[in-house]
Amino acid sequence: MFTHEDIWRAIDRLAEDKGFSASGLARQAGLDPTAFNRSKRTSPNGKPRWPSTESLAKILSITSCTTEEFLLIMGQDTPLKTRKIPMLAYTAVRTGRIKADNADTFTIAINAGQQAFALTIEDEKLRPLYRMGSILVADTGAKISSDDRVLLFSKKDGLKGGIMQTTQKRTVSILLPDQDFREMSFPENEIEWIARILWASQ
Amino acid sequence: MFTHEDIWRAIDRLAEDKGFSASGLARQAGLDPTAFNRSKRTSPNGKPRWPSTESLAKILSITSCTTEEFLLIMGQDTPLKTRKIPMLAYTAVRTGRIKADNADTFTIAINAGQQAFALTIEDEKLRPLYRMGSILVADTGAKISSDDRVLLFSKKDGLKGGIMQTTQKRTVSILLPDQDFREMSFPENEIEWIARILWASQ
DNA sequence: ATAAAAATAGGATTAGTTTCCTATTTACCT
DNA sequence: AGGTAAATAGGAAACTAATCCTATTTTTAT
Repeated sequence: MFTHEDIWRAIDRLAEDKGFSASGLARQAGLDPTAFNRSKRTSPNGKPRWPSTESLAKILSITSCTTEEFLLIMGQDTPLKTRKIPMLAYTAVRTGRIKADNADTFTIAINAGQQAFALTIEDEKLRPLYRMGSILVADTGAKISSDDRVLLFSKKDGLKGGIMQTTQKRTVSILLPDQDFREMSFPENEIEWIARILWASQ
Repeated sequence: MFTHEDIWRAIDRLAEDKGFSASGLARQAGLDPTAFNRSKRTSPNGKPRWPSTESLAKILSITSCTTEEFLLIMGQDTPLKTRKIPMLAYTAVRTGRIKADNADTFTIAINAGQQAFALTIEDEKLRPLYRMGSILVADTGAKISSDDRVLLFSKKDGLKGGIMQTTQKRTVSILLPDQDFREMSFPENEIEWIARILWASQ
């Protein structure tokens, strides 16, 4: 929850961040320039004045500040870490398509890069690591090391998933879970994309 | 930024989550029971009514709802809750201890029961399903079906993890990942606890 | 250094939210 | 089915935030 001071602090910080005084911020938002005067934050009888939600909405709107950012400015201890990533159709991913246009979203609470996506497995090709129905969170922008679990799309072989092996000069090798973890190599120039799997539902 | 509707929606959801009507929530917060009446959310001339920040602070306080949670409720059609669960020491879990006293916490954004906990794997006994360093989110209160991934503690055999098989009358059988997924059975009366693995980091 | 603009303090007025009150409807319990 | 409690609608009164206005102080630009 928040206090009266929290809100006023956030207003002051937002104004400062945007290069305004509190007075200037109010003016920008179409409010009276005296609206956020320090002198008016407590009434003559000592009771705190709470700025209205409508006024807050107005300043957030004109500064293009999200509510989340406003909370962060407000001084909350734990920054909000949830995020929406695209939930891609498995049928698309299986044929190599990982563009997120018009995708559903999936909310995560982990650190993931801008190229993170989620998908729901619809076959048993990744068993025993992942079963049908499992949700994977993967990121094509993530750094990949040996022993990481990855999805990759090869022009020649299609979608593959498994455990990364040490990469040779121009090939990528992974252990395939559905083939007793035997190693398979892919020439680099056949690989359209490779994504590290960050989390998996069970 | 937020809209008038967003706020009212959040108030309604918060009330519902806590088992109150909007009227009941207002009453709990020391406000008038009519404060959040639907009939009063738009004025007779059609202008939206914005609930005051003071009223909001009161309901957040009485419900112990964080601003973060309120934001989540506000911004989404389906409420998503982050939650902290105990992060247990692997050394404790390995010897069967899953009491959460004084444990560190781990924030999740998934549905999990009250008995959910997290742990970080510190050996290779669950390979290839899970490797050292992976975080597992598991729940001793979760319903378990065949093919689910589980952790169990047997008095005789200690901590085991693997894939649930069809349960026989008084035994529990799982496939052990570190033994080529061979099946191992445990008499029920030897099992102290069994937790379904919900999510795993990779 | 000077003038103009912006910011700030403070009082009065206006507008909007909350509270109080009453009546009706709905939900719950026996 | 009936009675009670809770929820909801709606109007009036009370309270409080926003706006308007004026004066003073501070900042900015030349």
